[in-house]
Amino acid sequence: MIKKLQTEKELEQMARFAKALGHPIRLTILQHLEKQSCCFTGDFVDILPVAQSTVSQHIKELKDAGLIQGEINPPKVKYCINQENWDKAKALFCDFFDVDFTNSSCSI
Amino acid sequence: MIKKLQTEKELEQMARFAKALGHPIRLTILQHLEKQSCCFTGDFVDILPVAQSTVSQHIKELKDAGLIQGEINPPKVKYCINQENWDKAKALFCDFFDVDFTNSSCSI
DNA sequence: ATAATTCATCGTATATTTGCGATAAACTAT
DNA sequence: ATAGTTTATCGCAAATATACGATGAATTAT
Repeated sequence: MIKKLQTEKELEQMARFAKALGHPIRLTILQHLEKQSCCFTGDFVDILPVAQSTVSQHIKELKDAGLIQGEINPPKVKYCINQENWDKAKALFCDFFDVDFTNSSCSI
Repeated sequence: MIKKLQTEKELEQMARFAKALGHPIRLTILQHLEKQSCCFTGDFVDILPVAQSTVSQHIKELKDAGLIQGEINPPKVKYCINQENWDKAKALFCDFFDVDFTNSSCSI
């Protein structure tokens, strides 16, 4: 397998993803979304040991990084993984770590 | 393939790694170390568009995160990937993204 | 209409990150 | 000894991140 070099743009995109992944609370949120398709903000507030406003802020950062997306479902908001960017992130990290992900298991 | 859930400790370790990866300069440094076994600090200073002290600081962060290690080679310092922790990071990210890395290409 | 629920945003405080120039430390070469 | 090379660290400034309580916005239930 030939290691594919990442361009500067790709490294910047990956850094943005990595930064978003760089906090335990945000990783926990993502892990829950990976397990069970979608969650409401309140679900995370129940689990996480921080205030509701703090959870909301972490959600916002994941949303800004493009890793999740929200769907308003009054009075709740349902969050899901943004599959397109999630796959992009997966590809960037796999490239970076020199992992062949083309044959990896598909979650569908 | 069954998705392996990551423990809180693992998520914290992964967050520390991700945080270290969350800057383009640090990704560039790591990519260079991946390509060519080892580098001196000066090699990075030549490439990167920031001051020497800034490069040194980014190197320190990668070292603190355990992703690289330095070997004093007076008056220079030679840096290499810390393979043990690199593999640990690779495993954590692959688990997180649900990628099967057990059969991935080995760089040796 | 009023109250309750859910969530984002604001304002604030504190901590961390980022970047720089200047300086110090360690060693080599002259 | 003196000067040069390489790198880390210090001190500083500015920006960003983290966390909280309070408040506001949107909607549902009474």
